Amino acid sequence: MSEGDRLSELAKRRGFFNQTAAAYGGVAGFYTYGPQGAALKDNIEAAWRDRYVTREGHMEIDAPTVLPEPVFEASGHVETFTDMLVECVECGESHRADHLVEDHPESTVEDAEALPNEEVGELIADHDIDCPACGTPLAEEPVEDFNLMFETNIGPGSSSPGYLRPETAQGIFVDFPQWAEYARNQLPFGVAQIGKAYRNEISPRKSIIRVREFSQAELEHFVDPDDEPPLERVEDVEIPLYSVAQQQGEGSVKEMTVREAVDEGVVDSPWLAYYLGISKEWYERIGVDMDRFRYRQHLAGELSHYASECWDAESELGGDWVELTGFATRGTYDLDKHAEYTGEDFSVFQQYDEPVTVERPTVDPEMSYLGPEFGNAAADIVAELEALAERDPDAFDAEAVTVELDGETYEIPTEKTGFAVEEVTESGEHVTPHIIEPSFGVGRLIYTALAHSYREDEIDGDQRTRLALPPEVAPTTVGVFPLMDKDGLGERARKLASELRAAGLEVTYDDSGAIGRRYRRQDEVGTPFCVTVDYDTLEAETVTVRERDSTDQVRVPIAELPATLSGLRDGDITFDDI
RNA sequence: GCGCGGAUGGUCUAGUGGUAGGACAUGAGCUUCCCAAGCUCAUAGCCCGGGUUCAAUUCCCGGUCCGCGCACCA
Repeated sequence: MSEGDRLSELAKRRGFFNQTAAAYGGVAGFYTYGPQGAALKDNIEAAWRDRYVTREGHMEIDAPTVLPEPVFEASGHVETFTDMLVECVECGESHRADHLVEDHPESTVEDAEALPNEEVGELIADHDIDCPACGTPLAEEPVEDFNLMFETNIGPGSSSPGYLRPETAQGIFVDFPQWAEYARNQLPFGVAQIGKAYRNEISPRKSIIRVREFSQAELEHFVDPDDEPPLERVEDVEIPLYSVAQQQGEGSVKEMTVREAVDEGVVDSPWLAYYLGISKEWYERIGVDMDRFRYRQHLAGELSHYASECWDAESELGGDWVELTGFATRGTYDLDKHAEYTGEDFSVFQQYDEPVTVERPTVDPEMSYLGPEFGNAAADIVAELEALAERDPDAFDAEAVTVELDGETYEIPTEKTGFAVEEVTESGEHVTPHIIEPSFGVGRLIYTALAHSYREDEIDGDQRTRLALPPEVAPTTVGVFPLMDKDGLGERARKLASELRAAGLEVTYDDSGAIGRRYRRQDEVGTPFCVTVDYDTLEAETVTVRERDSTDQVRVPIAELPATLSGLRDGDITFDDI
C-alpha cells in the first residue's frame, strides 16, 4: 500500500476525514472531517491564528462566502478564471478548445488560451478540426468559457447573480476602506481570514489535496512601498530555497538564512522573505517534516496576472511536491481594480513626517478670451494646458504656448493662460498599499501533518502505527485509563478524566480491553500522553504518565497533573523534565 | 475532460451464474496488576441503473465514485 492509501485508510477508520455522502454514491471533491480531523483542523487553525494574527498584531475578519457578480468582474475572476470549452453537438462531449488548436499538427499556436474565444473558434474551422471522440466537424460550434467558480443567485430570480468565492482574499479586499478606517489609516496593517473557498475543479484528485470546497487561511498584509519588515526577527532562520535559477540550473535546493536571501537578491521582496522565515518555523511547529519541505519560486510563466514575485511552500507527499502556501506580492492590483469598478477610494492618506512645500505650476486660463477665440475646442484646450503645465512648465516661458488637439494646432498667448508657479504645502499623500499575501491551504496542512507524522515501528516485537503529531495540534492531548475496570479503579479514573477536562485539556477516556490495546489506539490517532490509574493511585494519589513516541512512563502526583499536562501540550516543558 | 485500472461488512481482502468466507476492528462476557495475549458470543458486506438469463454480487452496457497517467491548478 502506498503512503496515500495507508493514510486514507487510517483517516477513514479513525475519523480524520472521509468522502462526503458516500451513501448517496459520493460526490467528487468533497470531504467531511470526522471528530479527529475536525479537532486537528481546529488546532492547526488556532496555531495559525496565534502566529499570523495574534503575534503579528494583525486583525482577523469573517466575510461571506457568497459575493455578487460585480466583485468578481472587478477581480478578473469572471473573465479569466475559466477554461475554453467546445461542445460536440453529435456526441455531447466537451473538449478544451485551446488544446484542440494547440495539438493540431498544422497549428503553430502555442498559447491558444491567451486568444479570444472567437479566434480560437476560427482556428478550429480553419484547420477543420473534428471531435476527438466521434469525428464530427467542430467548425460550426461556438467556443465557450467554463468558469471554475460556482454560480448562484442572490434572492429569487436571476437578476442578481453571485459566486461562491474562489479565494477568501476578495472578501478582505472589497471592504478595504472599512479595514483602513479601523486601522486609523496607519500602514502597514494586516487583515486575516480563515474560511471556506470554492472551485468547481474539472478533476479533483488525491484525497483532500484537491477538493472543490476547502479552507484557506489567508493574510493580506497592506504595506506602504517604503515600509520595511522587521527582518531582524528572523534573519538567522535557515530556509530551503528552490529559486528560478536553481530550477533552471542545478535543480537543487539551497539553504540560506533569510538575511542572505535578501542580501543576495534571491528573494526580491524583503516582506516575502520575512514571511518565509516565520513560516518555516511555524510549519515545523505543526509537524511538517523539514526534510520533506522547500520553498519553490514561481517561474515567469506560472506567475498570476497580479503577482510580480511568488514563492510556494511545498511539502513532499508520496513522491510529489504539493503546494501548502503561496507567498505572493499582489501589488496594488486588487485595490486598483475595486477602486476602478466602484469609484470608491481604496487608498490610504499617509501623512509625511513633516509637511513639504512644493512648487506647483498651475494655469488659470482667461475664458473670456479662449471661449470666443476657440469655440468648442476651448474646454479641451484648457485640459491640455493643465496637463502641459504639469508635464512641461518651461513651455510657458515663451510668448505663446502651443497645444495640439486632434491634429489641430492652437497657439495661445501665455498671458491668457494665467500660468503661475504656486507654493503648495502638502502634509501627505494618498497611497494605494501594496499587498503581501501568504495564502495557506488548511486541508493540505492537515494532510501533510498526518503524512509526515505517520510512523510504523515495533514495541517488544509487536508492530504499531502511530502519529507523531506535536502535542499542540494533536486532536486529543491525553488518554485516561483505569488499569482495569474494577476495584474502584474505573470510578477513580473517570473522576480524573473529568477533572482534567475541567482544567481545559482534551481528554479521551477508555476502559475497554487490555491496557496495551488502549495505548495503541491512542498512538494511532496521535494522542501524545496517556495517564493510567492503578492500585497505587488509590493509595498514594499518583498515576503513570506514558509518552507516545518513547513509550516511557513516569509517576506523577495527581495534584500536579493538570499543570504538567498543560505544560507538555504548550511546549513549556518536555517529558524529560518531569 | 481523455486514456488505463478498480469498487465485496467499519478496515483489509477471498470467492461465486443458484445471495458470500476469512483476518483485523467493534460490542457483551470471562480472564488479565502497564503496551495490539487468550476463550465464548454478537453486530456487520457484494456501488447505482439498465440488459442477457429461470436465476446476476459474478456476464454485457451506461452511470457514480476511487486510483494512476495526460490536461487543469487563477
